[in-house]
Amino acid sequence: MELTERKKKILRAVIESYVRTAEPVGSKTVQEQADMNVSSATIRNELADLTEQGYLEQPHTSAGRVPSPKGYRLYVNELMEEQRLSLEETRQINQAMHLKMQELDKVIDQAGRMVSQLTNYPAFAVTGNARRITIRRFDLILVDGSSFIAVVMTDNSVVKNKLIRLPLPLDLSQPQIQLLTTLLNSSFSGKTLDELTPQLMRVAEHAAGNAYGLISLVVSFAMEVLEDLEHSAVYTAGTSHLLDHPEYQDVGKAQRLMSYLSQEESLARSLSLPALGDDSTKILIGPENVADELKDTSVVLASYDIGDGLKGVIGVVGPTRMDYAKVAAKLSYVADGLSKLFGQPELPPGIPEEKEDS
Amino acid sequence: MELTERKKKILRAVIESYVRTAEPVGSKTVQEQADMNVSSATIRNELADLTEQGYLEQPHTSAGRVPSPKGYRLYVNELMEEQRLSLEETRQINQAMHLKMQELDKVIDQAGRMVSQLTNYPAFAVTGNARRITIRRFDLILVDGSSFIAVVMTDNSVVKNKLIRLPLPLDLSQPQIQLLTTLLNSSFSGKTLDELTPQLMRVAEHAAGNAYGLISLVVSFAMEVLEDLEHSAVYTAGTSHLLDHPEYQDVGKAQRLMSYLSQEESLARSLSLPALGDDSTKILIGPENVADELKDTSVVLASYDIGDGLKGVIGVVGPTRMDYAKVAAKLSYVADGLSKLFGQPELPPGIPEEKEDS
DNA sequence: TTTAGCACTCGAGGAGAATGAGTGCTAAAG
DNA sequence: CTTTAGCACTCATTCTCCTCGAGTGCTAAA
Repeated sequence: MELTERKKKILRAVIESYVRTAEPVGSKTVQEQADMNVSSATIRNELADLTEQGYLEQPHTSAGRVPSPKGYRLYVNELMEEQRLSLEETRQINQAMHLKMQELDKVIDQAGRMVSQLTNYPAFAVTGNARRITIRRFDLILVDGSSFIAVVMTDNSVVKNKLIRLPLPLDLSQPQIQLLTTLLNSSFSGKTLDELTPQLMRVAEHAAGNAYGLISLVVSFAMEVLEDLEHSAVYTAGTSHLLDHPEYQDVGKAQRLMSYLSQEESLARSLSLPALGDDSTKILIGPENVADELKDTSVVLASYDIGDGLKGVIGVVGPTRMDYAKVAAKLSYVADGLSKLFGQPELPPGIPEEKEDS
Repeated sequence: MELTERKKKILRAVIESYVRTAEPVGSKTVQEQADMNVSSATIRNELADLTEQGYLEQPHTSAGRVPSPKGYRLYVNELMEEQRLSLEETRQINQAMHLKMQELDKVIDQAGRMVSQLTNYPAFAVTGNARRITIRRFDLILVDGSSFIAVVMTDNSVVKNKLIRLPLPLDLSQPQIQLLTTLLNSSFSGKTLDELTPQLMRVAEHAAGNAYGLISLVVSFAMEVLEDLEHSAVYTAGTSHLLDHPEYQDVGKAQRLMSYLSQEESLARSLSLPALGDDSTKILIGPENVADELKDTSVVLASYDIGDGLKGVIGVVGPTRMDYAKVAAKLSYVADGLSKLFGQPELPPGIPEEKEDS
C-alpha cells in the first residue's frame, strides 16, 4: 500500500523537523515547514492516517507526532536525499585524515574518534574480522650478547616485533642467531595459531640443541601476535557525546547505553551479526538492532576494505532521531578514506619539506 | 591551631559517613557512628566549631554537614588509615594484571582500564614523559624484490617496525639492503628528531647512490617513531563511571567533566604540572587542582617507573567525596605492578602449558 | 562543660490549578 | 469526495502553595 505523494511529503516534513528540534511536531508546524497550501485540519487528517499506518507515533493524545522506527525506515529508504558533504566539511575531514602513525590499529582508532567528533555521536571502529592467520616468516636481529629483536611477519603482511632480553646472559653470536632463524622458519612458518602446539615447540627446541628456551620465547611471542590479530579489536570514542542529545538527559538511560558501549565484546558481537551484507553502508533503526540495549537507538555502519579481502566496520550510535543522511555521508566518506589508505599500500610520505625559498 | 582529639574523631566520622552515603550528616548520625558517649547537643557544638574553622560546610542552614576540601585534606593527611587491600582484591588485581601483549602503550592503556573498573571512577594513564630520544640502530629485512621491513630501535630500547613497499618494483638484492643498512646506521644512529634534517637526508641519499628515496622512506618512518615516543600519550577509560555517582546526576555537570576528560591534551597538561614531586602518590582535592574544570573533583595520582629513569602517571578522577584510602591503595598497587613489569625486563612467559596428565 | 529543650529554618515532595499546544470530530463549503 | 473552519477536549508542563521533618542554634539548667 503506497503512500500518496502528499503523505510522503508530510512524513518527510515531520521527520526533518523532529530531527532538528527533538520536539513532537504538530499539524501547524508541518503546514509551515513544507509550504503546503492546505489547511492544518487537512494535515491533521493525514497525520492521523500516517499514525494509524504506523509511520508516526503520538507520545500522548495531545502532543504532536513523532516518527516511529517504521517511519524512519521509509524515510531512509525512499525519502532521504543523498547528502553531499560541503567542501568545508570534506576539507575538514581530509585534514584530520592525515594520520601520522601507520600502525593499523592506531589509524582505525583515530578514524573512530574522528567520526565521533564529526557527527557528535559515539562512534566505534572494528578492525577486520577473524580469519585464520599464519606466520609468514621470522627474523631475528642480534642486539648484543644477551638480547635480540624478534620480528614476526604474518601472511597478511602485518609485521610485529619484540625486544627479547635473555634471562641469563649467554653471549649469543651472529651464527647462532642465524641458525635459530632458519630453524624457526623451517619449523613454524605457514603455521596457524592452533598448529603451534607445545609438542611442535618441543621438537624444535630439541633440534635447536640449546635448550635455553629461546625458541619458545620467540614462538610464544608469535602466538601472541596471531592471537591478537585474529581477535578483531573494537575501539570506541566519544561516548560522552551521548549527553549532548536531549534523549539522554535521563542519566539512567545514558549510563546504560554508555556502559554497553564500553563493553567491547558485546559491541563486537552485535556488529558481526548484521554484517552489512554486501552493502558498504547500513542503517539499523531502533528495534532493527539485535541487541536489547540498542533497541531504541540507531546504528549507522560503513565498511571499509583492509587489503587482503578483509573488511572492517566503522559506525555511529545515536538516538533514533538522527540526521541519517548527514551521518551516513560522513561515515562513508571516512570509510572510503580508510579503504584508500589501506588500498594503496605505500604512498611515499616524502621528506617533510622545510620551508625553502624559491 | 591543632584540633582536639574529639574534634578529629568527629571530623573523621563525618567524612566516613558522608563518603558512604553521599548525604549530609547530622549530629545524631555522628553520635551513633562514632560511638561517642556525649549527647548530640555537644556534637552540635563541635560541629559548629569545625564548620567555623572551615573543615565542614553546610549546604543550607537546616542540613547536616558536608566535608569541605580543607576537611578532606586534613583527613587525608592525618586521619586516614592506610587501607590494606583484601586478599580477594589483590588476587583480582593480580589476575587482571596478567597482560598479554607487551606493547608498552597497550599495557598502560590496559592498566588504566583496570584501575577504572577497580575503583568505579574514570581513570587515566600517561606514558612516561618527554625526553630527547635518539635512534640507536636500523635494521632492514628484505622481504622480496619490492618490499622490505624497516626496524628502528631507539635508545630507550623501543623497537618499531614497518613494512615498506616500494612504489615501483626495483628488485632489491640482499647486498643492496646490506649497504643501505650500513649507510643508515652510520648516518643517522645517535641522532635526535631535530637532527634528522632534510639536508642530512639529502646527503645520505646522495651517498647511497640510488636516488629512489629509500633512505628517506626509512628515515621518515624513524621520525614518526621518535615523534610518537616524545609525545607522551594519554589514555582514559571508564568515563561513564561518572554517572554512577550521585554528584553527577546532573547531566550538564557530568558532560562538562567528561568532555574535559576526553581532551587528552588538557589532561596531559594538568597532570604534568602537579608532577607529584617525589612522592609516588598524590591526592589533589577539589580546588587544589589547577584546571578549572577539576575544581570540584578530586584526582588521585600514582607514578610508576618505566625503566630508564622515566616515570609515568596513572590516576583516577572523581568527586571530592571519594574513598581516598581505598582508591589510593588500589592505584598504587597497580602502579607498583607496572613498575615491576617494566623493571624486570623479561620474565620468560613460558610455553602455555597444555593440560598434560602427570 | 555538657545536656535537655525548644523554636526556627529550609529543602524536599506532593497536591492543585492554570496554561497552552495540539488533537479529533463535526458540520459546512468547495 | 475533499477540504476547511470551529470547537470541545486532553494532557504534559509549570507554577504556587502547603506540609513535613531533619537538623540546626540558642538558652537555661545540671
